[in-house]
Amino acid sequence: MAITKKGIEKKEYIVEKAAAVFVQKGFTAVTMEDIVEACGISRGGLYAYYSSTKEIFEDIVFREKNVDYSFFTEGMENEKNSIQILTGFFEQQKNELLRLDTTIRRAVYEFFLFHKEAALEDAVKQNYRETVSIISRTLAYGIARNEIYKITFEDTEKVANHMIILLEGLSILALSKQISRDLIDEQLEIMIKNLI
Amino acid sequence: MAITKKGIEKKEYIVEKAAAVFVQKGFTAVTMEDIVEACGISRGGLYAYYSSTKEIFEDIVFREKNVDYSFFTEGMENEKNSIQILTGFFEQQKNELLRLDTTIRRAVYEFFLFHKEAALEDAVKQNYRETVSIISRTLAYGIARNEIYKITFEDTEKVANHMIILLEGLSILALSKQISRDLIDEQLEIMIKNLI
DNA sequence: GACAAAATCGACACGCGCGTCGTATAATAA
DNA sequence: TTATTATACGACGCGCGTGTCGATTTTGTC
Repeated sequence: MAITKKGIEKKEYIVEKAAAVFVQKGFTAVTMEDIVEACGISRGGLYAYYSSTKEIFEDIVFREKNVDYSFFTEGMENEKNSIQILTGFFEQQKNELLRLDTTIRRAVYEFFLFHKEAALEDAVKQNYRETVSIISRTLAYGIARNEIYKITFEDTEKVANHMIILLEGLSILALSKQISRDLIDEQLEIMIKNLI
Repeated sequence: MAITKKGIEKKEYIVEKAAAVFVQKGFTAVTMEDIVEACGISRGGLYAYYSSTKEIFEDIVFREKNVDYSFFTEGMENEKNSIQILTGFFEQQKNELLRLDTTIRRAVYEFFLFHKEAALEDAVKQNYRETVSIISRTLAYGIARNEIYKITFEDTEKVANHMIILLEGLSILALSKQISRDLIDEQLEIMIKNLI
Protein backbone atom coordinates (compact mmCIF):
# COMPACT_ATOMS: atom_id res chain seq x y z
CA MET A 1 0.00 0.00 0.00
CA ALA A 2 1.36 3.36 -0.96
CA ILE A 3 -0.31 4.78 2.12
CA THR A 4 1.51 3.27 5.06
CA LYS A 5 4.92 4.47 4.11
CA LYS A 6 7.57 2.76 6.08
CA GLY A 7 7.76 4.15 9.57
CA ILE A 8 5.19 6.86 9.09
CA GLU A 9 2.16 6.50 11.28
CA LYS A 10 -1.12 6.55 9.47
CA LYS A 11 -2.40 9.42 11.55
CA GLU A 12 0.63 11.47 10.76
CA TYR A 13 0.07 10.76 7.13
CA ILE A 14 -3.56 11.84 7.29
CA VAL A 15 -2.75 14.96 9.25
CA GLU A 16 -0.12 15.93 6.74
CA LYS A 17 -2.35 15.51 3.72
CA ALA A 18 -5.37 17.04 5.41
CA ALA A 19 -3.39 20.10 6.44
CA ALA A 20 -2.91 21.00 2.81
CA VAL A 21 -6.65 20.90 2.29
CA PHE A 22 -7.39 23.14 5.27
CA VAL A 23 -4.70 25.57 4.19
CA GLN A 24 -6.36 25.91 0.85
CA LYS A 25 -10.06 25.85 1.75
CA GLY A 26 -10.23 26.93 5.36
CA PHE A 27 -12.03 24.94 8.00
CA THR A 28 -15.73 25.33 7.30
CA ALA A 29 -15.68 24.40 3.66
CA VAL A 30 -13.73 21.18 4.09
CA THR A 31 -15.55 17.83 4.01
CA MET A 32 -14.44 14.37 5.03
CA GLU A 33 -14.79 13.59 1.37
CA ASP A 34 -12.10 16.15 0.53
CA ILE A 35 -9.73 14.57 3.00
CA VAL A 36 -10.43 11.06 1.79
CA GLU A 37 -9.52 12.25 -1.65
CA ALA A 38 -6.42 14.15 -0.57
CA CYS A 39 -5.14 11.12 1.34
CA GLY A 40 -5.95 8.66 -1.40
CA ILE A 41 -7.56 6.33 1.12
CA SER A 42 -11.08 4.99 1.60
CA ARG A 43 -13.91 6.44 3.66
CA GLY A 44 -13.72 3.54 6.07
CA GLY A 45 -9.99 3.91 6.32
CA LEU A 46 -10.29 7.53 7.34
CA TYR A 47 -13.18 7.02 9.77
CA ALA A 48 -11.12 4.41 11.58
CA TYR A 49 -8.88 7.24 12.76
CA TYR A 50 -11.00 10.37 12.73
CA SER A 51 -14.73 10.84 12.74
CA SER A 52 -14.97 14.52 11.87
CA THR A 53 -13.06 17.32 10.19
CA LYS A 54 -12.95 19.07 13.53
CA GLU A 55 -10.98 16.24 15.10
CA ILE A 56 -8.48 16.31 12.30
CA PHE A 57 -8.20 20.04 12.39
CA GLU A 58 -7.52 20.05 16.12
CA ASP A 59 -4.83 17.46 15.68
CA ILE A 60 -3.17 19.55 13.02
CA VAL A 61 -3.14 22.64 15.18
CA PHE A 62 -1.87 20.78 18.24
CA ARG A 63 0.92 19.20 16.26
CA GLU A 64 2.04 22.54 14.89
CA LYS A 65 5.33 23.14 16.52
CA ASN A 66 5.23 26.08 18.85
CA VAL A 67 7.00 29.29 18.13
CA ASP A 68 10.72 29.06 18.51
CA TYR A 69 11.88 31.41 21.21
CA SER A 70 15.54 30.53 20.99
CA PHE A 71 15.89 33.61 18.85
CA PHE A 72 15.16 35.74 21.89
CA THR A 73 16.86 33.69 24.54
CA GLU A 74 20.05 33.23 22.59
CA GLY A 75 20.06 36.88 21.66
CA MET A 76 19.93 37.89 25.30
CA GLU A 77 22.45 35.31 26.41
CA ASN A 78 24.89 36.57 23.84
CA GLU A 79 24.19 40.11 24.97
CA LYS A 80 23.02 41.25 21.60
CA ASN A 81 21.38 44.63 21.21
CA SER A 82 17.72 44.45 22.26
CA ILE A 83 16.56 46.52 19.32
CA GLN A 84 18.33 44.16 16.99
CA ILE A 85 16.62 41.21 18.58
CA LEU A 86 13.21 42.81 18.25
CA THR A 87 13.89 43.94 14.72
CA GLY A 88 14.91 40.44 13.81
CA PHE A 89 11.72 39.08 15.30
CA PHE A 90 9.64 41.55 13.35
CA GLU A 91 11.46 40.66 10.19
CA GLN A 92 10.67 37.03 10.76
CA GLN A 93 7.02 37.85 11.44
CA LYS A 94 6.84 39.98 8.34
CA ASN A 95 7.97 37.08 6.23
CA GLU A 96 5.29 34.92 7.74
CA LEU A 97 2.73 37.64 7.11
CA LEU A 98 3.60 37.69 3.46
CA ARG A 99 2.99 34.00 2.98
CA LEU A 100 0.00 33.66 5.27
CA ASP A 101 -2.03 31.94 2.62
CA THR A 102 0.36 29.00 2.66
CA THR A 103 0.04 28.25 6.36
CA ILE A 104 -2.66 26.80 8.55
CA ARG A 105 -2.96 30.07 10.41
CA ARG A 106 -5.53 31.51 8.07
CA ALA A 107 -7.79 28.51 8.66
CA VAL A 108 -7.28 28.92 12.40
CA TYR A 109 -8.52 32.49 12.17
CA GLU A 110 -11.55 31.30 10.29
CA PHE A 111 -12.19 28.56 12.77
CA PHE A 112 -12.22 30.89 15.74
CA LEU A 113 -14.54 33.35 14.09
CA PHE A 114 -17.50 31.03 14.30
CA HIS A 115 -16.52 27.99 16.31
CA LYS A 116 -15.98 27.47 19.99
CA GLU A 117 -13.48 24.84 21.03
CA ALA A 118 -12.04 25.13 24.49
CA ALA A 119 -9.01 22.93 23.89
CA LEU A 120 -7.87 24.82 20.82
CA GLU A 121 -8.62 28.11 22.44
CA ASP A 122 -6.43 27.25 25.39
CA ALA A 123 -3.59 26.22 23.13
CA VAL A 124 -3.76 29.47 21.21
CA LYS A 125 -4.07 31.55 24.35
CA GLN A 126 -1.13 29.76 25.91
CA ASN A 127 0.94 30.49 22.86
CA TYR A 128 -0.12 34.11 22.99
CA ARG A 129 0.86 34.42 26.63
CA GLU A 130 4.27 32.92 26.00
CA THR A 131 4.94 35.31 23.18
CA VAL A 132 3.92 38.29 25.30
CA SER A 133 6.19 37.02 28.03
CA ILE A 134 9.30 36.64 25.91
CA ILE A 135 8.84 40.01 24.22
CA SER A 136 8.20 41.59 27.57
CA ARG A 137 11.43 40.16 28.95
CA THR A 138 13.32 41.34 25.92
CA LEU A 139 11.97 44.85 26.44
CA ALA A 140 13.05 44.79 30.08
CA TYR A 141 16.45 43.58 28.97
CA GLY A 142 16.65 46.49 26.56
CA ILE A 143 15.61 48.98 29.20
CA ALA A 144 18.23 47.64 31.58
CA ARG A 145 20.85 48.10 28.89
CA ASN A 146 19.65 51.67 28.24
CA GLU A 147 18.85 50.83 24.66
CA ILE A 148 15.14 51.33 25.22
CA TYR A 149 14.29 54.46 27.14
CA LYS A 150 10.86 55.64 26.03
CA ILE A 151 9.15 53.06 28.17
CA THR A 152 9.65 51.85 31.72
CA PHE A 153 9.83 48.42 33.32
CA GLU A 154 6.16 48.71 34.23
CA ASP A 155 5.21 49.18 30.61
CA THR A 156 6.87 46.12 29.16
CA GLU A 157 3.87 43.85 29.22
CA LYS A 158 1.53 46.47 27.83
CA VAL A 159 3.92 47.26 25.04
CA ALA A 160 4.49 43.59 24.29
CA ASN A 161 0.74 43.19 23.95
CA HIS A 162 0.68 46.25 21.77
CA MET A 163 3.24 44.74 19.42
CA ILE A 164 1.44 41.47 19.05
CA ILE A 165 -1.89 43.16 18.49
CA LEU A 166 -0.34 45.23 15.77
CA LEU A 167 1.05 42.11 14.16
CA GLU A 168 -2.40 40.54 14.29
CA GLY A 169 -3.86 43.62 12.68
CA LEU A 170 -1.28 43.47 9.94
CA SER A 171 -2.14 39.81 9.44
CA ILE A 172 -5.77 40.54 8.85
CA LEU A 173 -4.98 43.38 6.51
CA ALA A 174 -2.54 41.20 4.66
CA LEU A 175 -5.17 38.53 4.22
CA SER A 176 -8.09 40.65 3.23
CA LYS A 177 -6.69 43.74 1.65
CA GLN A 178 -3.34 42.75 0.22
CA ILE A 179 -1.24 45.37 1.91
CA SER A 180 2.19 46.18 0.59
CA ARG A 181 5.52 45.18 2.00
CA ASP A 182 6.28 48.86 2.40
CA LEU A 183 3.31 49.44 4.65
CA ILE A 184 4.41 46.59 6.87
CA ASP A 185 7.94 47.98 7.09
CA GLU A 186 6.63 51.41 7.87
CA GLN A 187 4.41 50.13 10.66
CA LEU A 188 7.08 48.01 12.28
CA GLU A 189 9.37 51.01 12.16
CA ILE A 190 6.85 53.06 14.13
CA MET A 191 6.86 50.46 16.84
CA ILE A 192 10.62 50.69 17.16
CA LYS A 193 10.48 54.46 17.17
CA ASN A 194 8.11 54.37 20.10
CA LEU A 195 10.77 52.59 22.08
CA ILE A 196 13.94 54.56 21.43
CA MET B 1 -49.17 37.73 2.68
CA ALA B 2 -47.20 38.55 5.74
CA ILE B 3 -44.13 38.86 3.56
CA THR B 4 -44.73 41.88 1.36
CA LYS B 5 -45.28 44.31 4.15
CA LYS B 6 -46.72 47.52 2.94
CA GLY B 7 -44.09 49.71 1.35
CA ILE B 8 -41.15 47.42 2.02
CA GLU B 9 -39.44 46.10 -1.06
CA LYS B 10 -39.07 42.36 -1.20
CA LYS B 11 -35.33 42.58 -1.68
CA GLU B 12 -34.97 44.79 1.33
CA TYR B 13 -36.98 42.33 3.30
CA ILE B 14 -34.81 39.43 2.20
CA VAL B 15 -31.61 41.32 2.88
CA GLU B 16 -32.77 42.21 6.32
CA LYS B 17 -33.72 38.68 7.29
CA ALA B 18 -30.69 37.14 5.63
CA ALA B 19 -28.33 39.50 7.42
CA ALA B 20 -29.35 37.99 10.73
CA VAL B 21 -28.43 34.56 9.42
CA PHE B 22 -25.00 35.65 8.21
CA VAL B 23 -24.34 37.43 11.49
CA GLN B 24 -24.99 34.23 13.34
CA LYS B 25 -23.42 31.64 11.07
CA GLY B 26 -20.85 33.50 9.00
CA PHE B 27 -20.75 33.34 5.24
CA THR B 28 -19.52 29.86 4.35
CA ALA B 29 -21.91 27.88 6.48
CA VAL B 30 -25.06 29.61 5.25
CA THR B 31 -27.29 27.88 2.69
CA MET B 32 -30.09 29.19 0.54
CA GLU B 33 -32.28 26.91 2.60
CA ASP B 34 -31.37 28.83 5.75
CA ILE B 35 -32.39 32.07 4.12
CA VAL B 36 -35.61 30.65 2.75
CA GLU B 37 -36.45 29.61 6.27
CA ALA B 38 -35.40 32.88 7.87
CA CYS B 39 -37.51 34.84 5.38
CA GLY B 40 -40.50 32.56 5.64
CA ILE B 41 -40.81 32.45 1.86
CA SER B 42 -40.55 29.68 -0.71
CA ARG B 43 -37.50 28.48 -2.63
CA GLY B 44 -38.92 29.81 -5.86
CA GLY B 45 -39.73 33.10 -4.22
CA LEU B 46 -36.14 33.58 -3.09
CA TYR B 47 -34.54 32.43 -6.34
CA ALA B 48 -36.62 35.03 -8.20
CA TYR B 49 -34.47 37.67 -6.53
CA TYR B 50 -31.17 36.04 -5.70
CA SER B 51 -29.53 32.95 -7.07
CA SER B 52 -26.77 32.45 -4.51
CA THR B 53 -25.80 33.28 -0.97
CA LYS B 54 -22.90 35.28 -2.33
CA GLU B 55 -25.23 37.66 -4.17
CA ILE B 56 -27.25 38.23 -1.05
CA PHE B 57 -24.15 38.70 1.07
CA GLU B 58 -22.74 41.29 -1.28
CA ASP B 59 -25.99 43.18 -1.24
CA ILE B 60 -25.98 43.22 2.53
CA VAL B 61 -22.44 44.58 2.71
CA PHE B 62 -23.08 47.22 0.06
CA ARG B 63 -26.20 48.40 1.80
CA GLU B 64 -24.39 48.75 5.12
CA LYS B 65 -24.25 52.42 5.69
CA ASN B 66 -20.72 53.72 5.63
CA VAL B 67 -18.94 54.94 8.70
CA ASP B 68 -20.21 58.24 9.93
CA TYR B 69 -17.44 60.81 9.84
CA SER B 70 -19.50 63.69 11.13
CA PHE B 71 -17.99 62.93 14.50
CA PHE B 72 -14.61 64.11 13.21
CA THR B 73 -15.74 66.90 10.93
CA GLU B 74 -18.06 68.45 13.47
CA GLY B 75 -15.43 68.13 16.14
CA MET B 76 -12.93 70.06 14.08
CA GLU B 77 -15.46 72.64 12.97
CA ASN B 78 -16.36 73.34 16.55
CA GLU B 79 -12.67 73.52 17.40
CA LYS B 80 -12.81 70.75 19.90
CA ASN B 81 -9.62 69.32 21.34
CA SER B 82 -8.09 66.84 18.90
CA ILE B 83 -7.27 64.34 21.60
CA GLN B 84 -10.86 64.43 22.75
CA ILE B 85 -12.03 63.75 19.23
CA LEU B 86 -9.70 60.79 18.84
CA THR B 87 -10.53 59.46 22.27
CA GLY B 88 -14.20 59.67 21.42
CA PHE B 89 -13.60 57.76 18.21
CA PHE B 90 -11.70 55.06 20.04
CA GLU B 91 -14.45 54.81 22.60
CA GLN B 92 -16.96 54.30 19.83
CA GLN B 93 -14.76 51.67 18.20
CA LYS B 94 -14.30 49.93 21.50
CA ASN B 95 -18.02 49.58 21.90
CA GLU B 96 -18.26 48.08 18.46
CA LEU B 97 -15.43 45.70 19.28
CA LEU B 98 -17.30 44.44 22.27
CA ARG B 99 -20.39 43.53 20.31
CA LEU B 100 -18.67 42.29 17.19
CA ASP B 101 -20.62 39.07 17.26
CA THR B 102 -23.82 40.97 16.66
CA THR B 103 -22.72 42.70 13.47
CA ILE B 104 -22.07 41.57 9.93
CA ARG B 105 -18.41 42.45 10.29
CA ARG B 106 -17.37 39.09 11.60
CA ALA B 107 -18.88 37.40 8.57
CA VAL B 108 -17.06 39.88 6.35
CA TYR B 109 -13.78 38.87 7.93
CA GLU B 110 -14.59 35.26 7.29
CA PHE B 111 -15.57 35.97 3.74
CA PHE B 112 -12.32 37.69 2.90
CA LEU B 113 -10.20 34.97 4.42
CA PHE B 114 -11.07 32.50 1.70
CA HIS B 115 -13.03 34.29 -0.98
CA LYS B 116 -12.01 36.72 -3.63
CA GLU B 117 -14.58 39.24 -4.74
CA ALA B 118 -13.29 42.36 -6.41
CA ALA B 119 -16.40 44.46 -5.89
CA LEU B 120 -16.56 43.83 -2.17
CA GLU B 121 -12.84 44.24 -1.82
CA ASP B 122 -12.98 47.64 -3.45
CA ALA B 123 -15.77 48.74 -1.17
CA VAL B 124 -13.84 47.70 1.92
CA LYS B 125 -10.62 49.26 0.70
CA GLN B 126 -12.40 52.48 -0.11
CA ASN B 127 -13.82 52.57 3.37
CA TYR B 128 -10.39 51.93 4.81
CA ARG B 129 -8.86 54.75 2.83
CA GLU B 130 -11.53 57.18 3.95
CA THR B 131 -11.00 56.29 7.56
CA VAL B 132 -7.24 56.75 7.27
CA SER B 133 -7.87 60.07 5.63
CA ILE B 134 -10.14 61.48 8.28
CA ILE B 135 -7.94 60.33 11.14
CA SER B 136 -4.93 61.71 9.37
CA ARG B 137 -6.60 65.08 9.02
CA THR B 138 -7.58 65.04 12.64
CA LEU B 139 -3.98 64.37 13.62
CA ALA B 140 -2.79 67.26 11.47
CA TYR B 141 -5.42 69.43 13.10
CA GLY B 142 -4.12 68.39 16.51
CA ILE B 143 -0.53 69.11 15.56
CA ALA B 144 -1.48 72.53 14.28
CA ARG B 145 -3.16 73.24 17.60
CA ASN B 146 -0.08 72.04 19.51
CA GLU B 147 -2.10 69.37 21.22
CA ILE B 148 -0.18 66.62 19.49
CA TYR B 149 3.56 67.11 19.49
CA LYS B 150 5.20 63.70 19.39
CA ILE B 151 4.58 63.33 15.69
CA THR B 152 4.95 65.68 12.73
CA PHE B 153 2.74 66.55 9.77
CA GLU B 154 4.61 64.00 7.68
CA ASP B 155 3.73 61.22 10.08
CA THR B 156 -0.02 61.67 10.15
CA GLU B 157 -0.88 59.09 7.52
CA LYS B 158 1.49 56.51 8.94
CA VAL B 159 0.11 57.00 12.41
CA ALA B 160 -3.47 56.88 11.17
CA ASN B 161 -2.69 53.56 9.54
CA HIS B 162 -1.07 52.46 12.74
CA MET B 163 -4.23 53.21 14.69
CA ILE B 164 -6.52 51.37 12.36
CA ILE B 165 -4.24 48.37 12.23
CA LEU B 166 -4.23 48.24 15.99
CA LEU B 167 -8.03 48.38 16.01
CA GLU B 168 -8.12 45.51 13.52
CA GLY B 169 -5.78 43.53 15.72
CA LEU B 170 -7.98 44.18 18.71
CA SER B 171 -10.96 43.03 16.68
CA ILE B 172 -9.38 39.71 15.90
CA LEU B 173 -8.32 39.19 19.46
CA ALA B 174 -11.77 40.11 20.66
CA LEU B 175 -13.32 37.58 18.33
CA SER B 176 -11.00 34.70 18.91
CA LYS B 177 -9.59 35.12 22.34
CA GLN B 178 -12.17 37.07 24.29
CA ILE B 179 -9.95 39.87 25.46
CA SER B 180 -11.02 42.03 28.34
CA ARG B 181 -12.33 45.54 28.27
CA ASP B 182 -9.35 46.53 30.35
CA LEU B 183 -6.86 45.32 27.77
CA ILE B 184 -8.62 47.35 25.11
CA ASP B 185 -8.55 50.47 27.28
CA GLU B 186 -4.90 49.94 28.06
CA GLN B 187 -3.99 49.58 24.40
CA LEU B 188 -5.94 52.61 23.24
CA GLU B 189 -4.26 54.56 25.99
CA ILE B 190 -0.84 53.65 24.63
CA MET B 191 -1.81 55.06 21.27
CA ILE B 192 -2.76 58.37 22.83
CA LYS B 193 0.45 58.41 24.86
CA ASN B 194 2.45 58.06 21.68
CA LEU B 195 0.95 61.31 20.46
CA ILE B 196 1.24 63.65 23.41
C1' DG C 1 -66.19 41.43 -13.42
C1' DA C 2 -62.84 39.77 -16.85
C1' DC C 3 -58.52 39.30 -18.54
C1' DA C 4 -53.49 39.53 -18.68
C1' DA C 5 -49.26 40.02 -16.33
C1' DA C 6 -46.55 39.39 -12.43
C1' DA C 7 -45.40 37.20 -8.28
C1' DT C 8 -45.24 33.17 -5.48
C1' DC C 9 -45.46 28.56 -4.43
C1' DG C 10 -43.65 23.84 -3.49
C1' DA C 11 -42.90 19.31 -5.58
C1' DC C 12 -39.35 17.14 -8.06
C1' DA C 13 -35.04 15.10 -9.62
C1' DC C 14 -30.42 15.48 -8.86
C1' DG C 15 -25.87 15.41 -6.63
C1' DC C 16 -23.14 15.31 -2.63
C1' DG C 17 -21.50 14.34 1.83
C1' DC C 18 -22.45 11.46 5.72
C1' DG C 19 -21.65 7.44 8.79
C1' DT C 20 -22.08 2.39 8.75
C1' DC C 21 -21.02 -2.25 8.06
C1' DG C 22 -20.15 -6.61 5.81
C1' DT C 23 -16.39 -8.11 3.05
C1' DA C 24 -11.69 -8.49 1.63
C1' DT C 25 -6.94 -7.96 2.28
C1' DA C 26 -2.69 -7.82 4.93
C1' DA C 27 -0.03 -8.68 9.07
C1' DT C 28 1.14 -11.67 12.80
C1' DA C 29 1.50 -15.90 15.33
C1' DA C 30 1.59 -20.85 15.85
C1' DT D 1 1.07 -23.53 5.84
C1' DT D 2 -2.84 -22.34 8.62
C1' DA D 3 -5.34 -19.73 12.08
C1' DT D 4 -6.13 -15.39 14.18
C1' DT D 5 -6.33 -10.71 14.39
C1' DA D 6 -5.86 -6.15 12.71
C1' DT D 7 -6.45 -3.10 8.88
C1' DA D 8 -8.58 -1.24 4.84
C1' DC D 9 -12.02 -1.14 1.53
C1' DG D 10 -16.18 0.77 -0.87
C1' DA D 11 -21.11 0.05 -1.62
C1' DC D 12 -25.22 1.39 0.65
C1' DG D 13 -29.08 4.07 2.48
C1' DC D 14 -29.93 8.37 4.29
C1' DG D 15 -30.65 13.33 4.71
C1' DC D 16 -29.93 17.78 2.97
C1' DG D 17 -29.22 21.55 -0.20
C1' DT D 18 -29.69 22.72 -5.06
C1' DG D 19 -31.90 24.83 -9.03
C1' DT D 20 -35.99 24.27 -11.97
C1' DC D 21 -40.54 24.60 -13.60
C1' DG D 22 -45.41 24.05 -14.13
C1' DA D 23 -49.30 25.22 -11.29
C1' DT D 24 -51.49 28.63 -8.47
C1' DT D 25 -52.40 32.93 -6.49
C1' DT D 26 -52.14 37.84 -6.43
C1' DT D 27 -52.02 42.24 -8.65
C1' DG D 28 -53.05 45.63 -12.05
C1' DT D 29 -55.86 47.35 -15.94
C1' DC D 30 -59.81 48.12 -18.69
